[in-house]
Amino acid sequence: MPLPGKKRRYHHGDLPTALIDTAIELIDEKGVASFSLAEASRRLGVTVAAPYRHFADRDELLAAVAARAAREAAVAIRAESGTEDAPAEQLAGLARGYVRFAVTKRALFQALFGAGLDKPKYPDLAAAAEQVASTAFPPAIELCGGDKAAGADLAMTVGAVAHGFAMFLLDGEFGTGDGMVDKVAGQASQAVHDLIRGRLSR
Amino acid sequence: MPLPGKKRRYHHGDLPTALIDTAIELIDEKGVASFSLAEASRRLGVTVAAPYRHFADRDELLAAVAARAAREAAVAIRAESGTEDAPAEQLAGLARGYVRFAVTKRALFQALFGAGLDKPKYPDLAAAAEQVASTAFPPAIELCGGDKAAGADLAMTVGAVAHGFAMFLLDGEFGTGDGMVDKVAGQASQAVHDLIRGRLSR
DNA sequence: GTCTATACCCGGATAGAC
DNA sequence: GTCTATCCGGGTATAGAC
Repeated sequence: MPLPGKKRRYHHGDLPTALIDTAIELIDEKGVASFSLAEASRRLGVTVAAPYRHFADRDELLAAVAARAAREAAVAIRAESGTEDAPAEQLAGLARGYVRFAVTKRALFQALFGAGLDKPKYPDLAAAAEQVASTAFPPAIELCGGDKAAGADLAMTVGAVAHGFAMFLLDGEFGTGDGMVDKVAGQASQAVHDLIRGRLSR
Repeated sequence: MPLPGKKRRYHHGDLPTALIDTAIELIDEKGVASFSLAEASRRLGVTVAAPYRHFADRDELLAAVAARAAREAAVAIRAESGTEDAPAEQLAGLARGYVRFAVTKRALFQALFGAGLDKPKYPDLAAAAEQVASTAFPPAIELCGGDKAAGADLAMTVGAVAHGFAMFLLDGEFGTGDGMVDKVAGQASQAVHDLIRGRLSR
């Protein structure tokens, strides 16, 4: 019976999940680039051969991490955009949630965009990523008066804006103050508002 | 006397520059992550020890590549935004130029943003990056009626928008069609226009 | 300024025992 | 499902000769 508050290590119960958890820890500590199966194995107290029973190779484990990332991102984003009623507010909330997710779940975000994965190769990942994208489409299409092509264009634009702010923030381009995350998340949300207002008045 | 059209290899003339050129080739071929001094040395026909006379380590060479990237980016962006007269057009041109640069000079762009460099550690790089940023400020401040804080905010927003489109495009999120580059560059430029119009009508 | 040689460390991945 | 053992390849970085 594991003590509460004591981080539980691998108990020969579920190595795949333990590997994913450990991968996230390691990515948090040293970045995706230097993540290795060997180090994850060491930290879990299993040998380097063990992971290969569950994942074909390093990339397949990273893809599993990325898939979890996409699922969590979808949840986090919906939590910030789903409470809104107006479609413009939903898209602005999406951008805010996206930026916050990138920073608070740095490792997951890195697995999603910094691992150099060939996404089409991993169906689970592709499907999970689709869920994120699909959050943006309905409100975007609504704002475009039902025009699906224009809505898709707007949705991608909002995604790009959110992504740009998130990347700049992670990269330190905004500096590293304490309230910086909220400030930039607000900036992203404001940018989406401006963008929509400007677009509708074209 | 090197034949015209025949790519010149290293002639014991300028190893530092030759290393930078070769690094760019290699990054183009396999990405920054897998770039190594060893392979660059091999390709140039020098031993692995030679580069260490000129660069302290791998990161210092990558920083030199990144610094060149920033200088070239500043030139490329000015070429697309400097011909315009209206500040809004200048910022839209900047976004278009940024996206085009990211794709046409993929390796340089990767050195700038994908190498995980501690930018403050490399003064040349920081200075060159500053030049890029400084392109956006004057028109942004002008659009904000001289308000420097608001101008800085707008400039960063435009940069983030351009960056987001560029990253999504490189990542394949827009698909990989032939006219995709121009299409997305146009989308980025349009987004900046919309953003500015919306912002001014707040 | 470059080479030879080398020490060192690390990761990926597999075969075969248990 | 995990371990032991091992092979293989690769990169970083240095010392010392030329």
